[in-house]
Amino acid sequence: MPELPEVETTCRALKKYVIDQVIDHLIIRQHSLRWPITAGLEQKISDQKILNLSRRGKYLLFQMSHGILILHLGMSGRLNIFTKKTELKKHDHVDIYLKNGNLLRYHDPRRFGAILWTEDALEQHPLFKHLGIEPLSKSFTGAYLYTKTRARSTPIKSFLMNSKLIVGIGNIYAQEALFIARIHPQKPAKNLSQQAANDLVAAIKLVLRRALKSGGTTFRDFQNPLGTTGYFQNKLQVYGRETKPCINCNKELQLIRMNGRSTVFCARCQK
DNA sequence: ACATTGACCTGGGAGC
DNA sequence: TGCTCCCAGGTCAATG
Repeated sequence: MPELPEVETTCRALKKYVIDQVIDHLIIRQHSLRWPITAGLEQKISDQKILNLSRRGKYLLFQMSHGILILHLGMSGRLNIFTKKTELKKHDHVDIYLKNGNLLRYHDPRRFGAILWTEDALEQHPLFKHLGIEPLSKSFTGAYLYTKTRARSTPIKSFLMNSKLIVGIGNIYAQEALFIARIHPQKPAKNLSQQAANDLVAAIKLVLRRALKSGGTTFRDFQNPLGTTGYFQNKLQVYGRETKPCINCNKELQLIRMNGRSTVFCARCQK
């Protein structure tokens, strides 16, 4: 379920527990995630040191001595760090034991996540070579968005959620950003004015930073690796608020479906 | 090249 | 209680 703020929250919380630690061994109970876990991962990864942990889009990247462990949380994935023996729960698919005795445990009921190993440069990796821009990066500007949207007739919400164009924005934050920028989710991307593009980029950065500050959004079971939940769900302005009044104008918010995803917006405020 | 749809999986809630 | 249906924070592959 995680979007950029939840993945980044996970990444930040994990860093101090994993960087410079050495893998002792892996236990894989379920190989079948979105793709099968890379064959022989247990042997490949044992005794390797975790040199760094970073995020690209919604992927977590464990930079090891001789390769990179790529981990995606999918819709329902979670990574927990445990410093003492912890009871095994249903859907605890992978345990990564560190030499210091701590345990990094991957839990994912829907199994849409991924755990892959690569020894190649990420720029050439099929999952990474076509990824779009990081929305919190300096180079993501109104001018950039305006240029990129010119040839696109797709609705702006679909544009925002297309990871080949922009990474990290999913169904929650796309709706929130469009509401803040007062842009209709079905507006063709190419019809955005330069001003609207500026506003939208500002709104995206604002909502992602706010969510990050709140430790992400928790609906069912997102939690950071220490087991605490985010609280941005209390600050959502449109997501999940269909039939409730718009916080700007009081008109009832509207629910539509776009590409099979629920989309809530204010028909009066968002043009 | 771009846009849209189906598929992958489990669990929880609504409605009967 | 229990069944069925629908929905859920993602994204790749296949299809027009």
